[in-house]
Amino acid sequence: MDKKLTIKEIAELAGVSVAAVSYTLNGKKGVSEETRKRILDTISSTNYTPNVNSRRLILKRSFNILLVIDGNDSPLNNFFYIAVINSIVKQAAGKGYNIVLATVNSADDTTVLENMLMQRNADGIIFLSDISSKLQGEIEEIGTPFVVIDSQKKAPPYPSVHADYTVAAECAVSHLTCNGHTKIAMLASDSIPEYFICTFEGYKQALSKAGLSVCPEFIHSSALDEDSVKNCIDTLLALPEPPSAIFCTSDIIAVDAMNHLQKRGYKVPDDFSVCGIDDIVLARYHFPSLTTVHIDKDAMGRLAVDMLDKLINGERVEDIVLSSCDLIVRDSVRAKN
Amino acid sequence: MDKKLTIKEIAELAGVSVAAVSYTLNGKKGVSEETRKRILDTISSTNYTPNVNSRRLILKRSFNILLVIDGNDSPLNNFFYIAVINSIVKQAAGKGYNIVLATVNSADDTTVLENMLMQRNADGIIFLSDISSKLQGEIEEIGTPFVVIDSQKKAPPYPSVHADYTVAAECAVSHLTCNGHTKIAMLASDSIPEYFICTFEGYKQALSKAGLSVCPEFIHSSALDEDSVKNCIDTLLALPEPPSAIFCTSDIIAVDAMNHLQKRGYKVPDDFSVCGIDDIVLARYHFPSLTTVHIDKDAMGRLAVDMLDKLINGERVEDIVLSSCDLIVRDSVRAKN
DNA sequence: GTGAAAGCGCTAACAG
DNA sequence: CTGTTAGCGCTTTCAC
Repeated sequence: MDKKLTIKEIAELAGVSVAAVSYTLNGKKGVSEETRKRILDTISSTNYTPNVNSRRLILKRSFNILLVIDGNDSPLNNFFYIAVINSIVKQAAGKGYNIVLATVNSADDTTVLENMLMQRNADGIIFLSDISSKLQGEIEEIGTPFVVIDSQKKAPPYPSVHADYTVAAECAVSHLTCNGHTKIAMLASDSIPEYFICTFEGYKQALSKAGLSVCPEFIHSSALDEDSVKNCIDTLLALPEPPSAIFCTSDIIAVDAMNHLQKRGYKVPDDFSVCGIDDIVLARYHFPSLTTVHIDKDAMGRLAVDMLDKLINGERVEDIVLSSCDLIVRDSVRAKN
Repeated sequence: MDKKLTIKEIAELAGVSVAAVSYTLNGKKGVSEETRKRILDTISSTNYTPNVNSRRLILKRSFNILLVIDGNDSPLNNFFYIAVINSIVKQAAGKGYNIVLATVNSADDTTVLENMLMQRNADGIIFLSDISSKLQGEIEEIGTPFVVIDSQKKAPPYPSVHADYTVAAECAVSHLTCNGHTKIAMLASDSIPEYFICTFEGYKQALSKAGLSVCPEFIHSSALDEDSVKNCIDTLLALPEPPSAIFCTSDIIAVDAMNHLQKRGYKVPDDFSVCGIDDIVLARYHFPSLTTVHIDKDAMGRLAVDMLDKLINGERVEDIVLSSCDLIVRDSVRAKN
């Protein structure tokens, strides 16, 4: 490729001043229709594009959005992420932002972040999950706008777009009660207390609407990974009156649960119905495919970019809660006979 | 946060010239030990970091690597991608690069790319799959270095790091023959001819080593998605002498195959053994978990960044082929009795 | 409506 | 070894 053209050369070619070129480039007025046309012509005939780095310097803007992913997260959560990321990238491109990726490996690893921010390398940040108040403090001190996606808190202390997991839980459990199940276990993790609380709330509401009451031995809050899920299931199966359906607060838990049930020789949904939350791709590919509540990852990404863009431009924003009652019926739930 | 410091202010604070500061910042010699120390002190006491955008402008470098993902790709391939991406981001950070994301929606959608390149917004590009020769031509014309990860070609016409899928296929099929299987079907897609050819090669080699010959009706090259896999399986099952094992050229195909087999009432591995290639996370979470050949996505990402870095610095590089014979034994293969 | 000119913060000659 | 200075390519006053 030939040497890169500069605005100065374009100005010379068009026989005008650099200011005129800059103005038409940025759609500002102060240029006559005639010269504007001439400039536009030479721009398109030369394939000129302004040098971003130069603009970044003078405008004190990087046109970058930093996307922070927790590198320690379970690989399956990444499935949730990648759907969100796709949506973010698309929306950001439309608004003239680049998405630059950063993974943090522990909640305290803020060095990478700080470097990027100090260097003015990001106009704003999107976090794909809740952040510590320590980190929050540091970022606010630096003054870079940020938004948090998929917060698990009921009232996040920062701009966020997240799903209503109480509604999602109620939606899932109602599906179970509507299918005639009366003994419904709940498999959850209390590692994120807020998440446990709101999904439990939804669970209780659904039971109550169906005229059922909560049975304490059906509630498990230690379902974190394959092994712990296994323990929960074993405990449930050992009950004098085991449940006929299992509500899992995430698809990951649900998949682990189904696998262990099947390993122990039970059939899903014949012997046990299972329902999850999230609708990660895995839900569709598992055998049996998982009935679950869809969380709109596309909207999350899109709205987060919009929100951040507003923040960057100094506008006020309000938290967005995506109501989440979109049940995806697949093969893991069967009507209780 | 207080106003951002500039190199000039640091120089004043330290009582030296900007040049001295710049030199120590960039580790160049020409500064006495004494002044260097004084500069370092004031830098660390002020938390100064140089403005990247300024450096970008003068050095004509963006310190960005563009990571191009095919947005049309099957969601499950993303499983493959996300592992590679994690590795890329980590390695790039270590070398001072940002990873900026771009998704393209068709193989011909070069607009995003061109814009970024024209704007000097990327020092190099990493593609997560093969590119068209048209696109290759355009990028080469612009002169930006690039590397392709996970190319399916036997001799990619561009710098690349990819797995040896012939070896991987042989590894998978040998595992089947070692388990006593003699009637082994192959489920593949010829949508990427090169991939079909090399995996078929590995399949043939493994059979030949076991003293077996290829049975044409066992070879299916139209296994692209759920429906087509279903058709292949049905055809196989209708054979007078159906196979006892099925080698799938990707984990995705394998998962679809297992699901359909199970839907039709067969058991894996009791009735049919299934083996894949890739070792995507799904392989571990499926029921039954899938025996497959591990492809080292971590190495792919890491080596690709190293290679691109060399290219950016004007060094010569050679293609990297990761030998891929790391069998992960799980539950989908059983010895033929 | 148009053009000249002053920087944005940094690097790298160049002169001392 | 140290300081001065000319840009990198662009935006944006400020005169004309």
